[in-house]
Amino acid sequence: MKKEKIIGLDTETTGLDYDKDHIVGISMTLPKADYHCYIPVGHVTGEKQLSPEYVFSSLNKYLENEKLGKVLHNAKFDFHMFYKEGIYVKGLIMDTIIAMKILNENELTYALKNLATKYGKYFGFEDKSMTYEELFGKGGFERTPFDIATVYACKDTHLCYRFYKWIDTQFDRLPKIKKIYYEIENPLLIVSFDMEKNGFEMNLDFAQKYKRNLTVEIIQLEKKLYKIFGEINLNSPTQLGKVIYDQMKLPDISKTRSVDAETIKKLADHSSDIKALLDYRNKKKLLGTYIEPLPQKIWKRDNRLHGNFNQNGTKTGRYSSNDPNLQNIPPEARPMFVAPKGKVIIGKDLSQIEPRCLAYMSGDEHFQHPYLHGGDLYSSLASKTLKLDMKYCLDGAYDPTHTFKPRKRMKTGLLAVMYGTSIFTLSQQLGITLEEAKQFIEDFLNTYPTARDYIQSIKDFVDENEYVETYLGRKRRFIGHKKVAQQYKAVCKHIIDVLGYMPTNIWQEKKLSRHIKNTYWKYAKDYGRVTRQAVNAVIQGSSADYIKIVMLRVNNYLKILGEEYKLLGIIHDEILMEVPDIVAPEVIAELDRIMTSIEWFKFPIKTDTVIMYQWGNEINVSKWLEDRENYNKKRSA
DNA sequence: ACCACATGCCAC
DNA sequence: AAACGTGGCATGTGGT
Ligand SMILES: Nc1nc2c(ncn2[C@H]2C[C@H](O)[C@@H](COP(=O)(O)OP(=O)(O)OP(=O)(O)O)O2)c(=O)[nH]1
Ligand SMILES: [Mn+2]
Repeated sequence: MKKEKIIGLDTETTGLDYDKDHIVGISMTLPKADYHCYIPVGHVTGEKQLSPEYVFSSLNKYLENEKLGKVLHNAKFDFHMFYKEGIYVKGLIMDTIIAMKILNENELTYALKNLATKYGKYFGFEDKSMTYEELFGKGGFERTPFDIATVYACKDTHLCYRFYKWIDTQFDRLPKIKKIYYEIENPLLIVSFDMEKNGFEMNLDFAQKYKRNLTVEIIQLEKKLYKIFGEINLNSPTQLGKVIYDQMKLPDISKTRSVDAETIKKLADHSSDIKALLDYRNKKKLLGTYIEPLPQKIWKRDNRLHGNFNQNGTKTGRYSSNDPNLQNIPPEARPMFVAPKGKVIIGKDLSQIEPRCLAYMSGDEHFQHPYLHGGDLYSSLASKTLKLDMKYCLDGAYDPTHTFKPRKRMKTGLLAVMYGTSIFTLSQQLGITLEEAKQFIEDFLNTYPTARDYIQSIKDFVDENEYVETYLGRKRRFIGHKKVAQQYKAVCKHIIDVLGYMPTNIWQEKKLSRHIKNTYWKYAKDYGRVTRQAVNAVIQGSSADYIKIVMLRVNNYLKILGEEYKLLGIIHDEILMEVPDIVAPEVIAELDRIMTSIEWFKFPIKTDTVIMYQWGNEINVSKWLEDRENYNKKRSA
């Protein structure tokens, strides 16, 4: 081991649960020695094995040695399993899953064996033998005899190492991708691991009481709804559809017998029956998806809730989160998440990040104007378009009738327009007429002509190249799009040849045959979708580039401050941290500096910073700093 | 027990 | 006729 620079590393475990399962064996590939070994520590085959204590304490100095490089396939998993044995693995050189996702985000599977079968011919891997899983199924590795276990475990690390070497050579043709991998994604894996291992403290008392209340309310609503809709399964759209469309004979405005909230709201506008059904759905969702299941996921080991943060969970470069998803907790469920005694949660959210990003990347001076002057485009557009006084359009404010939040509504509207929405969707979303929606889109494109041209240039690029790039060169590929674009443009040209112009509404043109209309729609559908995805990928992906750099720097900074400063989560453009409630104002200022000064983003960035004893209960950071003793005292009471 | 798919809905 | 984007989870339905 002392002679090796980089080793292949893998663990075999009793299962996939970080809390319940544990390591039963460790495999390593030592390339210089051409030595591949498997060290069983928890097999139950009766064969003689070293004690886990001995093995882990002996390996500790190698695994925690930054200088000894490690290559793994799905490193975060093994890091969790080692961590529960007291080992914090250092020296990650490559996670071959993450690297592959950067190289090609469109693989059907990222299982090592499958990738090796597909790309193995390029690096001399032609093993056609079955994997352990294929032969014996998932799990049960602890019951496998040493000789068989050794063969399969060692094959994996050896393959992973050779795959790493191949990927590294591929990187040399792709300098931007290489930089993204080694300067962002690879170090970021440690940040993801840190977040996952940190987890959240939960207020079980709150959860229990909330659960009791919701359960009672749901039972009462069920009783009421059974009288209205009959003794059907209220959760079944099919059964509900039969009642609404066949028995009650309400008009099928969706044309698909949809019973979703938006449709049935229109069906019976102020009907208390519909209100009761929606109320039921709301509470059922809240209870069934958040309040009830989340507390059950708390680890026995540390009494905290841990979810996965998947750093390449999306095709655009954003994170995703699962098991449980910590990126879609609704306001009502947030107070379950709390800061421990003596600590606070800091939330820092980037302001208007994607419009800002589009303004910057397009170079549109008019679009840039509000951001150069500290303005809020969502608020000002809300005020103008919805004809409301500014005080109703500030962040968090309600409209005069107290039924919606104008800024939030306009946020969705503006983003939808940026990403190519139709006047139909926009008028629905904003609650304005089709004419007003049409005007809004035209105003956007005419007020920001350089942004309009930039959006068009992204579409032209993807039509030609079948991929787009973020600011830092992260790619999203659209295989097969060039052909679709050509066919789409050919149909458009044909229509222009027939009519002499391109109609805004194809379907109303009497001169066009049914066949042409259908052909048009076949290609227009794909073409429109891909070009919208392409524009979105550039902006959403560049925002992801930005926040990922922020995360690297914030996590480094928090580590310097000490164990009590933890990164808890990333919600796309918002970072959640847990820090002592005596945190220095200078630290808060430094966090802001880090988050707003990424060198390549040569444009103003603004953040919204809040202090919380329970998530969702937000205290303005300046107010908190002025009066923190009182806040802290009140909290502990 | 599991799977695949559709529907609906939560977040950014 | 119907075209903002990126995700994950619960539930029903039909199937093994
Ligand atoms: N295409 C699209 N993107 C969305 C939508 N909602 C959120 N996003 C993306 C774009 C946002 O800039 C980004 C961050 O979400 P936020 O809720 O933090 O909004 P934003 O930062 O724009 O405004 P803010 O000043 O934080 O209120 O996520 C949406 O409905 N459609
Ligand atoms: Mn934001």
